[in-house]
Amino acid sequence: MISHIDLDYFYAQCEEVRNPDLRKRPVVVCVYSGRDGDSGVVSTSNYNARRLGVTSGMPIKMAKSKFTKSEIDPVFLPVDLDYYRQFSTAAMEIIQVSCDIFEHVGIDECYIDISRASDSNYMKSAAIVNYIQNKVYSKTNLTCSIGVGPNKLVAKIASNIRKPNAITVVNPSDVKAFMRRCKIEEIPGVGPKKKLRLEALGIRSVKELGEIDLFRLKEVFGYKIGSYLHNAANGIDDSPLKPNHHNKQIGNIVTLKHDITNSEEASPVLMSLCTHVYNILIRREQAYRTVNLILILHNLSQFNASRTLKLISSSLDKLQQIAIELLADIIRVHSLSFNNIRRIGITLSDLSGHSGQNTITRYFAEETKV
DNA sequence: GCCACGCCTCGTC
DNA sequence: TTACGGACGAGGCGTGGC
Repeated sequence: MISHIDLDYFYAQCEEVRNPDLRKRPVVVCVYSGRDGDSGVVSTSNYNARRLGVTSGMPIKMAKSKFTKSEIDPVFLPVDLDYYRQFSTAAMEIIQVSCDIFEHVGIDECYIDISRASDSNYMKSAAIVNYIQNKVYSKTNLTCSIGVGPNKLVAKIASNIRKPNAITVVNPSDVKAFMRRCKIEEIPGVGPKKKLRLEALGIRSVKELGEIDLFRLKEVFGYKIGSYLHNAANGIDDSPLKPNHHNKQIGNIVTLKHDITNSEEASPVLMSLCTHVYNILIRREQAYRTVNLILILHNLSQFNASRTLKLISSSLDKLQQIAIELLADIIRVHSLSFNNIRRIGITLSDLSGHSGQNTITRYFAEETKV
């Protein structure tokens, strides 16, 4: 029996705890790009803001326009990740001691296995998660929404079905009916693009998704996603909880103050991105093997290029050199000019240094041998 | 024909 | 009318070795 715990409207709720006077007002937490005053997007908002149509990912200017005809005085705040992380750590520590297996997913959510604590009794499970919910609130002043189900998929959808500060328990015997009531986009992994592709197949409901020929789904979405979608429509999911989660990537993407117009302007930005991710890499005692460069142009079109090394590396020089080569690759392959580059990002992956893998020390020993 | 790998796109929060 | 971040994970697809 799995439970999914989601801290409600997390960033905005942290801001409400910091300043309780905000609770009555719409609170919109934003990522400001620094381009001009209101360039950027909404990260999270509280329910007062959501009721007026503010959603995550919405441009800040659009969010502000939602209040122009209203008497209500909204609060727009920049994200303060370090502050939110303290709440996340505190809440996760409380949850972790209440269960056997714990999987931390992102800053504001986690899965726990409560089979043993509840003796696999669904009536009992509600009392257990209610206890956790109260304990998190008493220690952090944060509310959370909790779903319980026979697997991660159902638990996650359940935690999202009623919010905030709610508990939704789905008994195994109710899973099929529960899934049939869901919207297709409530299935994790189904975003706007997959929704459109499903609609093109004539699938608009979870019921229709569950009934379509599995081979057709695999043909269109590939083996794994096809199987996943088919199972998900029927509430089937056998993915295990993954404790000891380690980051698999280290990335940094920035929006430039002004669109770049030539390669000379791109170079210092790239160097700075490389240094940033490199510092994190070294702090985590890791090394990289793959470097990915992402370019986003003024019209928001996106281009990627990546390179995987024969050997893992911990060299900043090599990273910077690859970044410059990847930038040149993208420009050449897509026949772009340096005009209109709005955002640039670097991501390191194929990281080593976790337990069971090469440590950076061992890597240095290996590299000197070569 | 299978598999591993490298590259890229799509998804979530 | 328009507006537009950042960090991360998963998996599809093409390719090349066997």
